[in-house]
Amino acid sequence: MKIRVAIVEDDKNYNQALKNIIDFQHDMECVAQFFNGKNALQKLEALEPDVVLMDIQLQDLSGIDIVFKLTELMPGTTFVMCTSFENDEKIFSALRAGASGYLVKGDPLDKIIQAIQEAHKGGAPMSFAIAKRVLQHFQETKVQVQTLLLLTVTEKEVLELLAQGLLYKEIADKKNVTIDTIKKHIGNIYRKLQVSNKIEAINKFNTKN
Amino acid sequence: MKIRVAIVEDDKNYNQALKNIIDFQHDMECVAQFFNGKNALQKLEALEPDVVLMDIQLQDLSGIDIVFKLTELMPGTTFVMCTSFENDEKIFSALRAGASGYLVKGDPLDKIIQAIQEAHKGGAPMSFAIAKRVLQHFQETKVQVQTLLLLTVTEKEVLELLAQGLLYKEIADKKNVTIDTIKKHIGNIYRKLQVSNKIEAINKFNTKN
DNA sequence: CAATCAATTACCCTTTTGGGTGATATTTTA
DNA sequence: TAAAATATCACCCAAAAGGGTAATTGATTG
Repeated sequence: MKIRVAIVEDDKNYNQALKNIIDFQHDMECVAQFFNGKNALQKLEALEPDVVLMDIQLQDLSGIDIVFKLTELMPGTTFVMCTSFENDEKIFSALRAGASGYLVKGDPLDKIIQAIQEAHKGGAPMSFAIAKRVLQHFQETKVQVQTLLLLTVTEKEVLELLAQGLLYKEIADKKNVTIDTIKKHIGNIYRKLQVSNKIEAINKFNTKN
Repeated sequence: MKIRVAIVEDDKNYNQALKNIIDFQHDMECVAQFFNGKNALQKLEALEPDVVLMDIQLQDLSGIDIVFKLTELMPGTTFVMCTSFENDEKIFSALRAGASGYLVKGDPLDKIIQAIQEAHKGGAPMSFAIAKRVLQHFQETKVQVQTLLLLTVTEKEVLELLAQGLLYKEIADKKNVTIDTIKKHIGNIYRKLQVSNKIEAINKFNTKN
């Protein structure tokens, strides 16, 4: 069985180039070409393609919104964003919306063919440039991690529980100490992190992820 | 100039296999092999390798901790984790610690060679399996994003400010309404999100970022 | 050994938060 | 148009959080 691929891309030339290279492969075929978001949103579901190559910057709709809506309705279909370079927020929004892969248009066409195969196998093809952005997203939290080194083991445990939404009383019970002890720990945590309430402390603690 | 590669891996056979394949390449050489974490931590800095292939599960130290410490001291060196399959928390910890790439030992050796080249060029080589985990991490937040659709625009604004650590009073001032109005909004937010305090609400709100 | 740090408990006090009820004006929607 | 949702304000009350001070014990460290 050939991999059934649909293309959503409003640049006519690029769309056609993608179709040509896909149809040239022995293991995949292009079953639809869309040149705007509205058509794609209406007709993709019935087509049941295996993989959709989706541009983000369409004139009428955002490719991210389309993916967000369709991933609900089409669990058997894999969406790969294939777009010009975007800012980090766009990238992460697309990933959150349910895209399985993210390529940039600068990638050579054979990379895109490989990506379609990988996506269909359940992988997550990403351009190196995109993968790097994603990694940087994680590494930005490193600074915060270091400020946490100031805290003692007990304090970190308390902060962890606090971040889960537990009340002072609940933390005290869980650790079998009095609530005054917990208050003391939390006071010390606030002083060390230079904050004055739960939320600020947790914001320094979390960021992650 | 050849790419200077160091290996930190306590499986002697795998370590040697890596050295062999690296030395076989015309554009890279293996300048050091370490079989435990302690030695690596002491001697890597002076060696100034371009790329370090780092196992996570060493007997004596965690590869993650080593990377965390050395990325500070060695800004010119790129760290690529190369390890057996780990749980998500390990993967993200490694990325946060400053690793630029993450491979699994199951990858064919020529993938690892490619990864060294990519890492040295400033890219972020990741096994497809790892890239997929990273994507899933983003997609897990999709459900939470949807629960936020229950909230009105005003409520989302209030929740946003709440998440930044502002007090009721400060939010009221910023939006030029009374504190009672803010209390009302927050009560409605808690009811809709089925939570009973700030932290729980913010935890539902934050995961989307 | 003395000093420091960590963990623990206690008590005092104020501010903040959260829950309940009710009311009014505006906007949206069925 | 009538009903529902939204945004606004008010008052009451109890629980939770946060800041200050003080003291004891044990571990660590210079």
